[in-house]
Amino acid sequence: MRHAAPEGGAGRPAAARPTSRDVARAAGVSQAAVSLVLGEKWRGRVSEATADRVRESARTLGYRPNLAARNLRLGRTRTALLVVPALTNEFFARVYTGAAEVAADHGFGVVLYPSPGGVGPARDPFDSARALLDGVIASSMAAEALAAIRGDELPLVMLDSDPADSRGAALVNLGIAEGMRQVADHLLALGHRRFLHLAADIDSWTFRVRARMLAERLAEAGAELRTAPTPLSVAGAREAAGSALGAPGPPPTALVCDDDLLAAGALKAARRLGLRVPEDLSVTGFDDVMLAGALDPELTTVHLPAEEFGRQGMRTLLTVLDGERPAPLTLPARLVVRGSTAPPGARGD
Amino acid sequence: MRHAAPEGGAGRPAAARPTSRDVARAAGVSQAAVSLVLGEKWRGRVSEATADRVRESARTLGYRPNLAARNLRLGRTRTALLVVPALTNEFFARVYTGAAEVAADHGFGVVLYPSPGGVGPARDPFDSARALLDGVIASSMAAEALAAIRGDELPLVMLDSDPADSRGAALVNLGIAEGMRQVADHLLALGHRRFLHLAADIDSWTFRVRARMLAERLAEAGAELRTAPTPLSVAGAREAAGSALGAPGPPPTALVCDDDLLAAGALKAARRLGLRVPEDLSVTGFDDVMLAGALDPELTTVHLPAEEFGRQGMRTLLTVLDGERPAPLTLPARLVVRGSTAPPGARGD
DNA sequence: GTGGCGACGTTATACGTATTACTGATCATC
DNA sequence: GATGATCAGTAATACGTATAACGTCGCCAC
Repeated sequence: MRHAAPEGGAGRPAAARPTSRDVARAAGVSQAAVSLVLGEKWRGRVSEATADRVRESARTLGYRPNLAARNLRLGRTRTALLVVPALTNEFFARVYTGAAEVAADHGFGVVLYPSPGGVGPARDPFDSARALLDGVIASSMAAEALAAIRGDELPLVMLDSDPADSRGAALVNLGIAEGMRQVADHLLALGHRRFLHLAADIDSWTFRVRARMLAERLAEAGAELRTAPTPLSVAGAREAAGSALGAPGPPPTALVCDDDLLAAGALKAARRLGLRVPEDLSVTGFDDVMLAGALDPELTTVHLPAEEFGRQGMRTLLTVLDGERPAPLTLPARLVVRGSTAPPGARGD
Repeated sequence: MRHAAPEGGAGRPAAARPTSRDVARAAGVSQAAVSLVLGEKWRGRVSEATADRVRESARTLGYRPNLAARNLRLGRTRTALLVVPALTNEFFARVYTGAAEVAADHGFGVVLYPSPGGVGPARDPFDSARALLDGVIASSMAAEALAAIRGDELPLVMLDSDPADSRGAALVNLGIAEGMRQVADHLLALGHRRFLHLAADIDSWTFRVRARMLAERLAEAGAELRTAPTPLSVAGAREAAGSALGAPGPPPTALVCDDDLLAAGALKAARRLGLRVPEDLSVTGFDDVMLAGALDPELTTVHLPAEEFGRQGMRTLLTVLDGERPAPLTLPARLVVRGSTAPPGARGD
């Protein structure tokens, strides 16, 4: 038996959010009718006139459907999770922006993980958020979260990841290998023979691909390659580049960096050593973030279509949610030649 | 009357998410008991032994509460909205990171607005998200959204905003004025007398404060000040700085920029004009983002505690949600002197 | 023995929505 | 004028949770 009805009409709170029932009352119809009309499911079930009355009432009352109730009823939330290493990395901020744009076009929201920096041992924000997700888009640099996700069998789109790891997940990739090939060919064409690779010390597919392609291409051309691992920061790169450039033996004439940030550090190291860029040393970056254009000289770098990458990731997730199986996709990366590369100059061997 | 029960036990889907009722069944208690135990509300209402049994069942079943149901029941969502102009601006990415960190500590999530770039006329993602928010943190540079928010009477924390505009909203500010004062004093102490202000052409409180404080301080010191408005981008700043520096009359010896991005553009413009920084021209930035340390010379700039700003914003919102009225707060900004400023040199008057 | 009181739970809701099954009409058709 | 068929809508759920209100048992005091 139901609880007794509250005292009729008394004590009604001043301005509580109106519900669909309030709209129904105002329009003189049932709550079901309101739901049908506002849900655009009334083709032959409600008259045009009544539908108009309902819409009118909804508007004047300022009705907003309660999403919690809707989510509960429908069992979906129109919310996707984007897993990225760090939002302070402009590249990922742009991926987010693209994903969120497409999401909004389809009434979806995008929520980020991790919120703080890394998967905390104590609390796991993803853990609690998981309950209200429809799907996940995960970058390869956040492999840690994948196990948990797979356990839940959530629809998953992987970004820039090893196809061998995808285990049935949808895939959107960037032409990283092709980009690095263009870097190598560009520098080789300029006449460089001694290379240094400033390599991010992160164990991630995307960086392994860069290293492999560079090594392969330079080996084919018979050029010399040394590698200096470095943390993914300007300061770390400056230090790593500084000691690598100061090492004994004939100095490299071209410095290939895994990321624009690293190239920025390399530029500083070069200047400290009295090397002019590009006359004495050519430097290349990767990603083509704002920084690449802010430096002097501007960086020759590989442009990655970050926003489009995010957009495509979200589109792919939507496809998966529609029950289709999207074909793997690769967005093109292309070399952008600017001022930080030139033929090996006076100082060259 | 209720619908007939579904055919007993048949057709049970393979691995549907377990509910609190499933846990209850497994532990041999009622659903209410599960809710009490897992909600830590069982002080004197459930025996220790039973509570253990419940927790055990929940664990083995891998139970996760359905957040949609919880949100519906409780009428809150533990979700806050952060309104920022653009996440690709590192400063705001860091504000987000800080806010999300504190939020996670309290079981809150943070969702961003705008998802795409700006408030679209057709669709308004905020509009739909509004229904499931507990509160809002809004930066001053996103004033457009405020009207909508105030209409809903959502708890609101304003970041870096004019106290006169706050109309009862809680406030967290940065010591922008103090930061700019330090810039002016630093350059005056170095001996500069002719200033150029590269000013963001955005009508926002934070930039008005900068302009006012700089003008005030320089006027007090009897120094000369010109202002060049510029779009908030490296390229825009390079152009604006280029023409301002090339203008007739005695050239400025100090260039004060509203943002590190603008300073980056200024550095490029200066180099193009053959001006050495800092010998011929001192340049200052604002924000102290990664870029400031990546440039050469490194920027003298005003450090803003971005993450702490976000953290404090979230803490303040939590306070408001607790029904308290937090005192307005101002986080300190401080000048960081690096390599882009020096006494006016050979070229000085 | 009965009234009372902790301790330990359970029963019965309500939250606001979307949707399925139903109900009266009205209308055309034979 | 009975028979469907179509239209226009309504009644009654269920989604999964949190919690207020209600037992029930054992035990003690009087």
